[in-house]
Amino acid sequence: MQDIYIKPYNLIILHIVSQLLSVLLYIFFNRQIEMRSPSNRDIDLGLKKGPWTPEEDQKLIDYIHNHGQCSWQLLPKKAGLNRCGKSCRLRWTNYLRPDIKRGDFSPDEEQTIIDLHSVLGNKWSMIATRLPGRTDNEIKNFWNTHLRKRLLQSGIDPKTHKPITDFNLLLNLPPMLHTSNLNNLMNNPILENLTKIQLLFNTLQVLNSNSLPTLNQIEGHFNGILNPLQVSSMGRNVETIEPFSCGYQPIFDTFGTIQGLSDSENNGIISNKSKAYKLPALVNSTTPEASDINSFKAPDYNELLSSNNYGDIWGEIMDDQASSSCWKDVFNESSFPAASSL
DNA sequence: AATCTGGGCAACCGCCTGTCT
DNA sequence: GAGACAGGCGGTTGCCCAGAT
Repeated sequence: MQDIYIKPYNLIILHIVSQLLSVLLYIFFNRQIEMRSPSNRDIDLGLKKGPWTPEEDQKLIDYIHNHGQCSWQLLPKKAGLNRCGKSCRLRWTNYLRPDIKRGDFSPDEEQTIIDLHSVLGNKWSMIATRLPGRTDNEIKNFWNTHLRKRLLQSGIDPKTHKPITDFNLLLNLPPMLHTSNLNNLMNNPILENLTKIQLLFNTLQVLNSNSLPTLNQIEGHFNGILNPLQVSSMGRNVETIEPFSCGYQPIFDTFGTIQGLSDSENNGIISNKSKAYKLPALVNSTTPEASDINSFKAPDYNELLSSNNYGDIWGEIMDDQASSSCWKDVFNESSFPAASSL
């Protein structure tokens, strides 16, 4: 039997190669782990995900205090953390960093965010550079949960920072409509067109009766025409209230054009916390079934209301294809002159 | 008191971009 | 120029909690 003999220098080379291989494998293995986001495989490998414990936070803080921010991919192992490098970086930059400012946003900060967002859009990291101590994640969350809604309630489109031009968006405003926002709403071009249509409607009344319509006459017409108001409480228990019977009365000028919404009961607040007031939609007063009320939506009036002059509006209103237009029915069913005679 | 619902927010996910080799 | 890597970014998810029912 022949003995296997390996020369000493071959053993040395073998040792060096094996050491190099193990180092390369170590580096490769760690990079593969920390490059990726946490996944099922990471859980299989014992890498934790989910909320950080105070102990983990302390380990991360201690390590960075003692060693500074080195490579995130190597940090978890060195710091004794069962996390991926990415998770550590996010935890540090979004929460543990000592220069992070906690607490509510100041009015100045809010205004800065709104101003910058109008210029930069959803570039949260760029916005964050202008707000020391605030992270992009924090600003993004604050925008999505507070500022965006506030702009909507003011009749401002949070994407364009201009008055809302999407009529359906306008009709689906969130609750808490406040009189302080009414000016914005009433200056909205969509509502301008709405009032133009109303003006046209009332002009026809004048043509028909040779006299200005009384407020009662207008209300009489609108009660049969307008969609019932849908009043909800925290998005639940939607109830139907007929227009003009909910305590919040539209204010008409002498031509019957809606100028605003009056409220004598709630100290200027159009809707209290549990009530949502929706501007009446120009649709037939077909009250949806109770079971359908949540899914009930006004037709798309963007196109109809995008017209800028009475002629266009008139054309849309009287278009045979515009079957959803309530005005056609109004004129057909009322004693108003036929469209062809105008 | 129990349950339901929605808001707030930390954390995750996956894509993108800049840098290096 | 191409490919790989490291970190950044924005959108989304899921958990927790408070308030409503």
